[in-house]
Amino acid sequence: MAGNDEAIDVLKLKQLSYFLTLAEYGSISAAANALNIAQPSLSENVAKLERQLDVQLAIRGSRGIQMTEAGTMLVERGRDILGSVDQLVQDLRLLNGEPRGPVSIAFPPSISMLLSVPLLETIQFEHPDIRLHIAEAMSGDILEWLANDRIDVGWVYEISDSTPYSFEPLLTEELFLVAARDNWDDEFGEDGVALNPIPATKLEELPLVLTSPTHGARKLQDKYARSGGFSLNVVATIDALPHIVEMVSRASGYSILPHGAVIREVESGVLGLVRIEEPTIRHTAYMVRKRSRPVSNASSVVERTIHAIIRELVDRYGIQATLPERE
Amino acid sequence: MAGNDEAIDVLKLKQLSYFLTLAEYGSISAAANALNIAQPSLSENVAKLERQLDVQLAIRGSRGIQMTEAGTMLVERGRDILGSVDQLVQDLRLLNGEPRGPVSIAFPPSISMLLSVPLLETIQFEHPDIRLHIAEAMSGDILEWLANDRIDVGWVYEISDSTPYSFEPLLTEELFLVAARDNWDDEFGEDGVALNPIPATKLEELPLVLTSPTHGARKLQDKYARSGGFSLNVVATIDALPHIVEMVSRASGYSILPHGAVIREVESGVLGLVRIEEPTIRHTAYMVRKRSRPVSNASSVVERTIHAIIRELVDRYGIQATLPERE
DNA sequence: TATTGACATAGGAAAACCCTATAGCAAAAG
DNA sequence: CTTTTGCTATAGGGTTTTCCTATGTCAATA
Repeated sequence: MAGNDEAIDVLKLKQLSYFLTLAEYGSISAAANALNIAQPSLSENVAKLERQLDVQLAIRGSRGIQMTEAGTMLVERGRDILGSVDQLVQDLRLLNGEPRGPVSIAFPPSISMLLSVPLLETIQFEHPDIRLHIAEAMSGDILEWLANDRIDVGWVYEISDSTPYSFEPLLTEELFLVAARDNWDDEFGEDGVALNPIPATKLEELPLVLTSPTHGARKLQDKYARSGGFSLNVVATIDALPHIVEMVSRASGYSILPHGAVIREVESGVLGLVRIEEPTIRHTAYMVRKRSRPVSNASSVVERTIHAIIRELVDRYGIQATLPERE
Repeated sequence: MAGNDEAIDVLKLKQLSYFLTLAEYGSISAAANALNIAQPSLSENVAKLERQLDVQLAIRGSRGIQMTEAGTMLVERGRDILGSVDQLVQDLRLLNGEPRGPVSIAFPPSISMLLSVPLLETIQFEHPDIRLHIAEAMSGDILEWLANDRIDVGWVYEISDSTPYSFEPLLTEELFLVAARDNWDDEFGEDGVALNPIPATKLEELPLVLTSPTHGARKLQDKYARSGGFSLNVVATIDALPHIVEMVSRASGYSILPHGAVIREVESGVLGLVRIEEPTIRHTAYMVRKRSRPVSNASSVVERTIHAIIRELVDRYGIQATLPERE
């Protein structure tokens, strides 16, 4: 470490660049002129470089300078170093252009339902150079994929052992009781929500079709039931959202889902939402990245696009969700 | 040029080094602590780097930072660059040690006569790691060897087209008429010089043994004769100093030489020197290097050693020569 | 001998750098 | 749900570095 720390103080790129010019012009005055600096500056610069390196680099005579062995070595290897730096800077600048390249992401089903199509369409239209791959899975699987570097970003409802990950909340959704409209004795408003909410304990009486307890959403539901002092009457567990939706539509049961998961069915009037109170159930989706995996510009763009889409869904379609303040 | 000039302002080694530490510690505070600088300094530094490169390098969160793609590229390639710089500085420092390696030099015969043996002995004793190779040739050949990079340094009596060479005067010698003592009608002093000088025109009467006109010394002699309005009575030309000395010693003629060329014979009493006046003839030996050839530390040492030896010869043995002021 | 061309030195102005203090903000803890 | 903690950003000021102009010195040349 000491060596390294010392080197950067002892040989600055500017000094090196000055010295290369000096080698090229063979005289301090001429080089200073070419560099648009005053001759004494360059003179002092070279002297300082020699002091720091503890080596004579050039022999000053009354007709310009002559390189020493050390000076020649500095010039030849210094040229390579400056070339590398230059190339690196250029390459870094290139990363700033149109976002491009592959981005792999994964959603839990309820979010995928909401986002996948508009996201793919938006990205394809606005950033055609991004190749977006979307996968759908439960939170646990998504975390595993993140760990294995199979995806760049994931969205999940729960996260454990957060150390190797960076994450931030995406949106908080309220969970509703979902019912076929003709299987529920209440009026539904414009937004598809029943006029009268039910207390959480009422859930005990209803036959529920939920996911298996391996899903994050189900874990949350169980936890709320426990803390509310009642139990859930689960008549079926299905780990595929469309099937749950179908079961509920056929009036074969009820489910507990966020608005986004059944947005189309609510809009078409097949299903209705019933607000649950005492307590209201909410869950939060988080965006998760593996800390050790660099964030590509393209994946940042995808992330921002998702935020925009969510905002739009909330604003335009009245999705019952809240999202944190954004830039 | 613009790219290069820009790069060195945009990515300084210190910034790069800071950023590598940041990547290692994963948090600005921790890295700043490790670097023994204040957190705001590092914060500002990274921000400045991003501004200059026009690329986001790290995403700041409330639990440290996460690298972007650009940041990762900067770290990986920056590590190599810093390694090269470090290695270069180390290698340059090594050049500062005991001078070592091969040094090839060449003298004209009269100087070689004077210097070769003491120089070899001194170098061998004081700098055993220098491998000194001495060649002996006429000025013209020495210049050609310099041009062909066959030697590091040469000493010559004349130089034409000085542009590609750097040179400096070594010593100015007075040229004497050299005679066998018993072939000259005068007394000789302690220093081997005849008590009575002769005017230059007297040379017309004497049978001279000189070098051929290809030698720098001979050219000088001819030039002096011409400018003095007399001609030289050259009875023999020999391009080997020992043979000239032998001819003179045998009283087969006279020659015109510097003291150094016949120092041993003068000391032993075989030959004597006669000072020439109106005008006195002098010539100057120059050290010459090819400008494009780097000066090794070892060759500088050899050069300094030669200066020291000459000084000693002048001081101790009364060589008739003057030399420029030195450090 | 005087002049020219080249590098070195001196002193001061401008810029860069780093520090302390403070604010903002999000995650964690009570 | 509020408080605390941990991390980064901003502001202002002092110190060091950098660069400039003016001047000195020295050697090569005319």
